[in-house]
Amino acid sequence: MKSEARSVGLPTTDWAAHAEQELKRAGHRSSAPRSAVVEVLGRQGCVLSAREIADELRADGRDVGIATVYRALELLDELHLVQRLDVGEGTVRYEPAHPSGEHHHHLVCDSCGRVSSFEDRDLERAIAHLAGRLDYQVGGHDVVLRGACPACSSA
Amino acid sequence: MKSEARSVGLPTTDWAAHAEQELKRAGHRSSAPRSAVVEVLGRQGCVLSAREIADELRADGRDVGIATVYRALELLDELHLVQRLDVGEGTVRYEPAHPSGEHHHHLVCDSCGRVSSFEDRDLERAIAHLAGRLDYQVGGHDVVLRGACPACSSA
DNA sequence: CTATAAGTGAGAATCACTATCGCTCGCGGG
DNA sequence: CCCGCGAGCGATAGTGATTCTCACTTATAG
Ligand SMILES: [Mn+2]
Ligand SMILES: [Mn+2]
Ligand SMILES: [Zn+2]
Ligand SMILES: [Zn+2]
Repeated sequence: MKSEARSVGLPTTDWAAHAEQELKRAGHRSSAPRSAVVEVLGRQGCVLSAREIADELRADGRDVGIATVYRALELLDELHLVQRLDVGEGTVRYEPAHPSGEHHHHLVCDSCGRVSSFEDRDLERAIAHLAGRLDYQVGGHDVVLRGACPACSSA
Repeated sequence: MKSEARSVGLPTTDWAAHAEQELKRAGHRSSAPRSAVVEVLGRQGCVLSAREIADELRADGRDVGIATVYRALELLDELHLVQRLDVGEGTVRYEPAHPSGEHHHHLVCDSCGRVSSFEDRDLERAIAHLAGRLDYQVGGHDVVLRGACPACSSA
């Protein structure tokens, strides 16, 4: 453990390396386009759509076909390396899923659509407890709070 | 106030009447197609997609244009008479939202896609508490648990 | 180095949903 | 009860995200 100079938070930078490793472990070839998608996801840390990733890459001079972006995201999702978030505005978004299980949930503003995030240990505990009591093999969960963001509610 | 003969539970049957009332209160005309949509939603009680509603009506001999179904759902959503649920499979689903605030959340099976539901007071309490602490005007929430349903996990 | 199949990407196809627009009809005023 | 008008309807065209196709490229096992 050397350069863990980051503060308390999430190992954002390491996620990309972890993802590449898992892709290889799962028997997938390495390719520049897919790696570029992984890199952009890792840099951002929170939700990004396929189009946003493609645009980011284009701005970077590394054009990647949109179909390839979708395929990379689908694969990453299958390997549980990303978390899908669908807030119902027609476009799905993805963010890195850390192997530690560390994660956050989202707040969506009903007026401006902006997405922010929060973490809450009590909420996680309630979900874990609940999941244990259900007749269901619970593997994951999504929580989305909706309302008005500070900017919109003060307006 | 006369026939409020409901028991403790969810006023599933009454919801349709309540919705009609709210629609009128909000200044909307009454029409057979829209009422038919409301009636189907009220009969079902849990999540239905626009297509499912249209199919149900067609089977019933009461054809309603798909555009009308979407419009009715949009309106009901604006009036907070239905709850939208988007589990990310490309189609949005709706279910009656009871004025009491009584509600449930959903379990989605990753293999068969089936949707079931649960209620949990502790979870609601955790969310309420959390919402109070956030710098955000929280108006609602969605919780989706994902995993394998009993049928799929035993297979 | 080569053969082979994974991966890519341009473009077509899907599919849920929205916008259009001429027609219908609920309903308030007379 | 009758009218007129705008809310509501529905067939259909349009939109935008995502998926499919297929010929081409390239990582990589042997
Ligand atoms: Mn959580
Ligand atoms: Mn709840
Ligand atoms: Zn906002
Ligand atoms: Zn199942």
